[in-house]
Amino acid sequence: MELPVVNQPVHRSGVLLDHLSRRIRTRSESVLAPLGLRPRHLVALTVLRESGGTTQQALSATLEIDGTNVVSLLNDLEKDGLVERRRSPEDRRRHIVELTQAGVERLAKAEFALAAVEDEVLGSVLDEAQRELLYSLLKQATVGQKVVCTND
Amino acid sequence: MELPVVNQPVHRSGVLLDHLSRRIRTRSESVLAPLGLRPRHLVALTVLRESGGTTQQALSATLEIDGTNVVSLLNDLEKDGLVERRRSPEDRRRHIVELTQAGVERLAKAEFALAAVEDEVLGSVLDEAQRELLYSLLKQATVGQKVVCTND
DNA sequence: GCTAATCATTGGCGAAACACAAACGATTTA
DNA sequence: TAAATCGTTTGTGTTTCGCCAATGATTAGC
Repeated sequence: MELPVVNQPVHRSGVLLDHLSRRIRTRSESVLAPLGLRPRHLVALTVLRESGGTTQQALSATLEIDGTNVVSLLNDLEKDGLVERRRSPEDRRRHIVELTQAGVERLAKAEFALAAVEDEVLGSVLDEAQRELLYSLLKQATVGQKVVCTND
Repeated sequence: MELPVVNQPVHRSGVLLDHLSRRIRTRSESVLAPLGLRPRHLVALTVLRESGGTTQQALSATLEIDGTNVVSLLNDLEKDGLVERRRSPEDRRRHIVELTQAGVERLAKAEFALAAVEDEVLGSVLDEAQRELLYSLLKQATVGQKVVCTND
């Protein structure tokens, strides 16, 4: 109503974010289980699709997951043939992780299944425009993250 | 740009939601630890403040957490004097859980601490208006949830 | 060439989330 | 008074996950 004078957001989203994402995540687990995936895998697959191939180290930084856990995560995915580890030609210590064709397809299949979950949770409380808006905000919030390039 | 003709959101937020909330949650844990709280506690305290007192059963439904786990959650909070369990005058088998004054204060203190976390994660990628917008969307998405009243 | 640093990997530890089963205690009903 | 109901409590077990240490392979510095 009145012009806000504050230059700081009054409301904090952290708790709501936690609550809402948990509601979606628990439902997602049920839906993803038949596909042999867990929510965590989905995030990794999504990042890999968008990046088009990164080192595990970069993946660890992006996901903010400990390197050792990234290994087991990728082991799961590679065991199913969804990702592929290649040695980097530049530095043969590194692995370059990439989605396989099967990975692309499985991801698409998972997203299709997850759409139903999201419709169930958000469908009755947000209209399409709001959901698109939410997506764009989240996208901006996650993509815009400062990836601290290792400058030594 | 063009008018969208679809009546279904093209983009799904689930994965982004998962990713972002995780980034905030891990940082929150560090910040909340000195206060003797975990993210889970914060969600419960927030719900209790807004509802102004509910039964554990209702809390269980809202948080979508198993009733038995709500107990231990409340035990933690009550041990610190943050919440209070009263017998319901209507049905003396029930407990009505309410925030204490100490609970209100601790929650405020926690929110203050969490604000710094949220600023760190969102501050550089979303402006104030966008953060408020995100909040309102999340608020609507969580508050609007269907609370299935037990009608037998 | 030799030593140190880097990257991926493995295994183990501990904390936490969570679901489930069973018991308990107070209260209501027959 | 006995039985049934309801919320709560206790306890157990599984799974997830972050962290630490050690190993092997590779690269970089001296």
